Amino acid sequence: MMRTQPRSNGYRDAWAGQITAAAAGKQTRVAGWVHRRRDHGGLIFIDLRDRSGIVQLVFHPDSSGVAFAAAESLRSEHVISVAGEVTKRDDANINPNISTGEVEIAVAEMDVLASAETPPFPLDDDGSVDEMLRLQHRMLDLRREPMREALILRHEIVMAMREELHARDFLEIETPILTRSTPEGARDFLVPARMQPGAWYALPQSPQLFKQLLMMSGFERYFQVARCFRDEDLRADRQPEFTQLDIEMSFVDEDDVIEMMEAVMTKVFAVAGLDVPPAPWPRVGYDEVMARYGSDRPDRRFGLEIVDIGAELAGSDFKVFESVLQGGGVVRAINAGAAGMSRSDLDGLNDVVKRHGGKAVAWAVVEDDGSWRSPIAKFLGEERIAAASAKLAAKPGDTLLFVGDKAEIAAPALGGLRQELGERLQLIDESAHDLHWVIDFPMFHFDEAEGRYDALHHPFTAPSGDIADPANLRSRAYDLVLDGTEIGGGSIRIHDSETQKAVFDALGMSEEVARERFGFLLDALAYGTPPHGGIAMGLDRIVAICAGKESIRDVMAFPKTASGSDPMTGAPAPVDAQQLKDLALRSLAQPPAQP
RNA sequence: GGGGGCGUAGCUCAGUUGGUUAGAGCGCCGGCCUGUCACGCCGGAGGUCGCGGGUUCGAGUCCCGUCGCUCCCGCCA
Repeated sequence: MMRTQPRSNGYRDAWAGQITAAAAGKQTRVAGWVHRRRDHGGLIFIDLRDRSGIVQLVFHPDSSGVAFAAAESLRSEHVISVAGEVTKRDDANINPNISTGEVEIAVAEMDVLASAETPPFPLDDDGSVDEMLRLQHRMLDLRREPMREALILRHEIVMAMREELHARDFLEIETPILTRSTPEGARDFLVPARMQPGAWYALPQSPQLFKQLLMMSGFERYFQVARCFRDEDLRADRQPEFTQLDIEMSFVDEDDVIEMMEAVMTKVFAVAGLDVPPAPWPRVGYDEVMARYGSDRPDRRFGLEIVDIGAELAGSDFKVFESVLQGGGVVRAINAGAAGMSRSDLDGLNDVVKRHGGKAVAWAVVEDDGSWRSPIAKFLGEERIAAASAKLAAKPGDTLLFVGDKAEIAAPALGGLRQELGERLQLIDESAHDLHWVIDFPMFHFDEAEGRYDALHHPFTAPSGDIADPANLRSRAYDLVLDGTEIGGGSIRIHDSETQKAVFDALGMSEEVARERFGFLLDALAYGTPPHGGIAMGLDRIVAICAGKESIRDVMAFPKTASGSDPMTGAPAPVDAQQLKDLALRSLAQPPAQP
């Protein structure tokens, strides 16, 4: 949506997409790209495209003069500026598919500002094109309507965020891109320090420590549309550099941050036209989402909830479940309803469960008499089957799926199965949206391989409970989940040095190491730190969902491929030997061949 | 690091059991066309079947390797 007209100059005085019947009879000048041409021999139509949209140009042999002859050689993507009279179309010629369909411009003069080679893929068609090719010619891909619309939407969303935060007295403050590496968390991108050979900067994984320091500095309310960097493998919703709306507030508790974020996101969804439930959004405990949905970011647009049937099946002759239960594990199930799955479909679900860390899935189909047709039915006995059926609200024809394992394995295995079934059985209403907060996260999880605790969120999150009991400690963290995607998360932070030291200690970090890595933070905590907390929202993911895109690449102007390269610029690329020498570096790897 | 899918004309794709000169639609080029809007009609050009090797009388098709894209698991505090 264009709010103003361009300043009148030699190229144009109006946006192509905003010429309406009100301008009929007036002279105008527009400029842009040749979107399509329809050459009738004695009459030539050109669809002229600029950022605002499309308007039809008509070249008549009698009234267009030399422009008519020039129009015959126009081709796709030539850049032109034309002047002429806006004319109302006859009723029979109105095109209802475009905003300017009631008018056209009868061209009197034309300047061809640039010619263009035939593009490597069609720009006047939204059809799918190989993504490598699109990224190679991203400047052309961005001319296509879906990308143009997505980037305009992205801008509108960022503006909505900025406006609401500005209205709430937040200050936008920039934090460094060249900063210090911290070994926890994701792998850092490193930048060699020329002036201190052997020392390295790291690109920030998030402005986490800086925004806390800004609270310690007394700014009270901070935000930043911040670029973040993580050197990890990519996904449809993960890029090595991405943007988050980073926020921090002083003198607040969880309710304050959540209320603020709900207000901001309500504005965002309104601007994006996403029909979400009104705030406040439900807050669901971590234990509950893990038990019911097997995920800490469940898609609750469909049911298929996970049900614990350990008590109902206990004591059976089915050794797999029985030994799991004896060992303190769980047996949980999903009622997939009238799934209508074949034997091979059912067996194929094993792969789904295995992919999510489980061992196997057992199945049963409920018969008309309530009995189960299932490989394990004979081990369970009628009473247990009846009890489990009742707990699962099973009806004849329903398919039931079971996983028995340790709770921390069964939950994600069934969670993965639930998501797969939801998609496969087409239970997800794509026009509906689910928003909820996940709260009451465990503070730590025990890393079996390392033999120590890890922070589930990050080590600056304020704990809730007794820090001497790390296994049961909760954190004051909250994640916002939209349609099964974590779109943001944050926490109330630790604001006293004793608690911070205790958390570092629980993580197995010695005082010396803590001092070396986070001395500035511990110092700041000692000089009067207000209670504070904040949140970071994944802008790319939010825009992707609002734009209906599967991948965040489709809402970023210049994203990278799954192998982290940019086919347009050729990054990453080898550098001159002299550049390495300046940095006191030597490469151990052969530079990759450049295409 | 692991698993799945894909790679054939500029683009999107088809190509059967290994068998004649590898096809279609769109685009492109030329011609015709004064109311189209995915304009229409006629004609034409256009191929390192990702790359390398192997099996075979013969490979787009089978095998091995490799590169790239993509989805997922691990990873992403």
